[in-house]
Amino acid sequence: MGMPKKGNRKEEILEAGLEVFAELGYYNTTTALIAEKAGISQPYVFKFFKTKEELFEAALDRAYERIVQSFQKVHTDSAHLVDAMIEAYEELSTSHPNEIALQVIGLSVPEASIKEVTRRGLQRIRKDVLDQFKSAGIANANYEVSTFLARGILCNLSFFLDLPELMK
Amino acid sequence: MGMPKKGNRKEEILEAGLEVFAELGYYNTTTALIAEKAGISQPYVFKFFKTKEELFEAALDRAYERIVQSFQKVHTDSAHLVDAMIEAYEELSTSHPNEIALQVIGLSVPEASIKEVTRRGLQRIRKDVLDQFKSAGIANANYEVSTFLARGILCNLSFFLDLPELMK
DNA sequence: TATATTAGTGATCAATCAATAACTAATTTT
DNA sequence: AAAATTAGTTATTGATTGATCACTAATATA
Repeated sequence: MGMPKKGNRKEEILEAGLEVFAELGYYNTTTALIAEKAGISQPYVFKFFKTKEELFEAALDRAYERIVQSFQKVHTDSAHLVDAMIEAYEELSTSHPNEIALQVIGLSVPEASIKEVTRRGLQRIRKDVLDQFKSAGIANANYEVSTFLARGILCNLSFFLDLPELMK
Repeated sequence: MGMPKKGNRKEEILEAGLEVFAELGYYNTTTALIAEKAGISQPYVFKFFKTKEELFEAALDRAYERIVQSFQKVHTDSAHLVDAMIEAYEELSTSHPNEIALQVIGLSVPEASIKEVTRRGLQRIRKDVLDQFKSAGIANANYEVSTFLARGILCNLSFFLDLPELMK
């Protein structure tokens, strides 16, 4: 026994968790399913993540980290900033759809520490985007950021709920 | 035994469910907790709702029904329509906060038939508000409705996540 | 007053699942 | 090549919980 040690186990489990959580939600996802997708036994998951909750938090954190990075990479003049941001977001939703779905899933998980990860993620996005809007000299930056966030979230939802007419 | 029959049991259970679901989310809510809040035994719940899921759907449906009704009652000229709608929504979130919370909860429950209730609810809100915007002669009605919905949902979330700065 | 119906409960079960414990095999180190 | 460490597994369990079943008490009806 003892299959040859493959690449980074923790990373593989995180990625498998991300996929399954994004598809089935937090509560319908079992650690057995994650383990199966990662090609390991169920208990081995707990060698890398103390609890299922901790694993979910790590995955959700990655999803927020990625979107923050994407937005930070955008540099353009005030006339095209919003459009460029939207484009960055659209790229993300095709390159990493699971992470977008996970953010939606995370929005309404009532577990306190998961809520906290969502809170921090949204706060960070807001702050970063606001800074960019301001330094580009966009008027009413606060209001525009809220609208930008709001439309982004509605877009996620319309994707998650399979309800495209929400965003016409 | 057999306590005196109180008012409408089904209604009481629905209301109790609404409260507990709104507070704890779909999965963390047990039928025992709902029964306790309704002042009956746990199995009796199933005399009125075949499954926990069916009870949740009924509660969620009520929440969407109420918001649709609220918006339909708004009548004013195009210059004040959006503001009046926002006001109607704000009234609702103080008079029926549980129903607002339940809508957020419902957004990311992956169970197919619950998702369907959310879909229908959002579609109905969108259609109704769009009709009102159009007949008031608001320009870019489609776009304005999306923005209106988006900001409404963001507002729900900022309330649910206890993250007021999201809506500054 | 017998009978049927309605309202409700206690006991229990079958399934699910996160997490632990105890173990084995492979690899690395000395 | 022994010892120690790392990688991984199998077996199991303890708790939870939706749902069913069999029953009792109250009320209405004839």
